[in-house]
Amino acid sequence: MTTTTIPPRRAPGRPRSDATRQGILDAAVDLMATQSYRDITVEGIAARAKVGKQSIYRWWSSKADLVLEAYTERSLYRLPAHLPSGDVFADLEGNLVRYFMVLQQEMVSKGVRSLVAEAQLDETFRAKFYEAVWRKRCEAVHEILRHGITLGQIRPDVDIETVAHVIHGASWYRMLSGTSRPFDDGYARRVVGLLRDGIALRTPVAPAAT
Amino acid sequence: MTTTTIPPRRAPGRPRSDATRQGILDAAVDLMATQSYRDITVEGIAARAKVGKQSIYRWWSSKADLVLEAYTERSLYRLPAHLPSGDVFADLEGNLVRYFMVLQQEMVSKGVRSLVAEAQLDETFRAKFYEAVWRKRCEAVHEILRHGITLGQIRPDVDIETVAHVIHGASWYRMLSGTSRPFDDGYARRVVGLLRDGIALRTPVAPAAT
Amino acid sequence: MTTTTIPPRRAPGRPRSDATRQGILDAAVDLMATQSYRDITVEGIAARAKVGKQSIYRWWSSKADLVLEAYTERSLYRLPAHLPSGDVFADLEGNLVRYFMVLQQEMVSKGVRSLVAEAQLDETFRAKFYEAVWRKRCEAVHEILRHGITLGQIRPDVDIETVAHVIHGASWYRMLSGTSRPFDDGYARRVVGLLRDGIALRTPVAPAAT
Amino acid sequence: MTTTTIPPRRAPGRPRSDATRQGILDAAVDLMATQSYRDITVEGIAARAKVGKQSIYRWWSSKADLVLEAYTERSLYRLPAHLPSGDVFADLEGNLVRYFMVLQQEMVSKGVRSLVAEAQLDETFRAKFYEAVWRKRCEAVHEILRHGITLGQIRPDVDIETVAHVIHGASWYRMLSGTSRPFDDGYARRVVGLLRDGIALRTPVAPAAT
DNA sequence: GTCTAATCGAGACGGTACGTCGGGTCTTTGA
DNA sequence: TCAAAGACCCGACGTACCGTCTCGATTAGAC
Repeated sequence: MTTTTIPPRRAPGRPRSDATRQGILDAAVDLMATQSYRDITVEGIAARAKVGKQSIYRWWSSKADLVLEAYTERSLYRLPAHLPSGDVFADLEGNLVRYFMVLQQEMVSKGVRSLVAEAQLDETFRAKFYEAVWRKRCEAVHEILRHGITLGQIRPDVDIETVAHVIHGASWYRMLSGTSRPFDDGYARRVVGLLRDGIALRTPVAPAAT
Repeated sequence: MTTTTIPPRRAPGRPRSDATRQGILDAAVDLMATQSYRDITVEGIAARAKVGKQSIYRWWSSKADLVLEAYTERSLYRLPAHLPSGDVFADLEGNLVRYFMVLQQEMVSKGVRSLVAEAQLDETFRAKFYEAVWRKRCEAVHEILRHGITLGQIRPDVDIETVAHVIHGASWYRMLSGTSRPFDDGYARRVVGLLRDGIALRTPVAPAAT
Repeated sequence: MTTTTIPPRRAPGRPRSDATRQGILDAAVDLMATQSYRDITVEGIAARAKVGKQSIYRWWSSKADLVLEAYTERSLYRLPAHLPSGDVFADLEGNLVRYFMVLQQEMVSKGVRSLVAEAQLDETFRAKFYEAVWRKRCEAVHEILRHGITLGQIRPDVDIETVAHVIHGASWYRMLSGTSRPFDDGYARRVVGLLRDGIALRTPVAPAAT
Repeated sequence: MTTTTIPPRRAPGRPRSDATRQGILDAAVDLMATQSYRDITVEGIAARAKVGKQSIYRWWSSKADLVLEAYTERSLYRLPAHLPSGDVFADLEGNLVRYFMVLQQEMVSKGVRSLVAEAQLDETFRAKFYEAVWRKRCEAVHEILRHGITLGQIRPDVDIETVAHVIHGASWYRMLSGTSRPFDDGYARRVVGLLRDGIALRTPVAPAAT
């Protein structure tokens, strides 16, 4: 039997050069390291990558798109995976602490800020950005919480989506609002602490040692 | 005896026209109603207000500054005050619900988005924006919480600042991240619900050490 | 003895397709019919001829070269030959009138204009253009004049080259300078009329020195 | 009675800077001296004049317009006036010779070529160019011819417009067609010589001393 | 019947200039 | 001094073509 699956026919014409693509992404990341997102221009990226502007516009529709891809491609805010420990709250706290550590790197926070800004001004980009970055983050938290439910440490009726959003929101506010309050481990722990009683399954603590 | 204190001498020259100032703010608000923040230009505002560009730059240093003032001046996100009811959690929930209602008005959310975007790209503006808008919001929450402590409904050791940030963060995330999850009363209530156990003073569960 | 002259060896590889060449020339002529020379691009010609750009550059070095060849190949400004009538001035006038008629066709004048423009901006092309087009035109006039000398109607000491240039120049000026004066039969006749006395051999006005 | 003629009210706003205007024209002329018209760019002119591109586009619609004005303003092909001598043919020859001398300056011929090229590609510019340059030239010839008629040296029924066009055409052809024939005094004289008999009023030479 | 080499369509590539837009400043007249 | 008007310098935008390049596919003669 001969499979008649679509033959993976190459498109006609000169194929896209991956070297060019990588060069552009590199240039974008390099520039993000040295100047403000606002001061970065498509022209500047093209110049640094020694590439025609058209080669950028052919594949990305804007500076924002390009920077988003540069960041995701370069895994600049991918969190290292972590095995569940058995204590959900420790896992949650650990996840949040590691997340904060990533965000504290200047390059990362700068990128996040830039992309959040862009997302506010462009609805389409906002959705794209959420899809590419935040959905994954939320799912990681969901997983921890679901695991906690399985373990009987989390109340099964908890709205895990709300919890995930509250947790991320807490970091967003400290990071983006302009408050002078620190964005650190202590804050991470306090946030988890605040939520603990609201989501923990009260083990029938032995009906009060009366 | 003639006081030599600074005579309330008017500055020389033609005094600043408040009509001009108001006209500019009006023009800015009008434009915010019909086009994206990105598409608004200082030139456009000047044209609509029938004013020279210089008259704008004389009093504001940027589009962002002007829009920020337009919004605060026009009270576009001032929350109506509310008297404490005796039930802190009801107060908290009520505050959050009313806050969400304000943010759901398109004009308001558009302004907040624009200013948040600007704040991400300009550190100075970020601080200014926080000072002008978010500090007040947080203080309102602080007040409610402090009142709750007085009433004995909130644990006195709660870090009220963290609570305020978590609450606001929750709204930020739903509003700004691009998630498709609704930004509504139910969410407001679930957020307060999640925090309740973490901050409520457990009514004297028992004289305990009897 | 074996002649070592270049054996008419075909070059190896796929031979050039004449269909492609004709298709390109056709496309060029078609486009000249519908848009301005300036708006015509190599890319546009390639697209219309369904041909790769390279196939154009392989055989012509520029748009001008291609258009020049399209025009000469398609004989767009070849003048139908005309047998000498016995009256040189009638021949001259006839030649000029027919020449004007050809130049009055819009397609022709458009092509001439385009190529004259190109010729002004590129010295190499100017020479090529002269060689391909104007030299022949001048020679036709030379021939008529030489025939006139033989017939004893033209003074043998006339500088026929100057005459040819004056005749062509007259048409160039009316056609290319932008004057609103008509470029027609009457003008042709007046031009020949003006020159008549200057070049005609005065029939032995008299033995004179009797 | 008070005249109600339009008061020469200045337009509002900052008036156009003549220094800027002259700087732009100077830059254009400078560049014409060192590079080909084709290689000259609006950007290049702006850069050399240390001027924003907009300041060029505000006042000229294209490179061609600007160069035309630079040439006319700088009188680059204005012919020095010449008093009539009494011998029309000498005047005509003199005018043509001086005209050729001007056109032989490289800067001038380069400019004329460029503008003629432009004129072929843009109908509007063609008219503008004719108006600004060639009409005047023709009128100078007309004047000489009319003077000649008054003096009884030129036949009164001569179509002076045709003569002017033939004279100019003769120079156009030599200059623009790409012929290798020289463009010099001799040619000027031969052209006038050719036309002499066609336009001279044959003084009733005393009906032949029979 | 391969093998070799130049052709073909297609379209990406590095460049360069285009003409437009908006920023923020400067220069007028007039109040 | 302020205000309206608008010119000014600047610099980035996104587009259009340039002429070159790199693909897979094709087309012949040479072997």
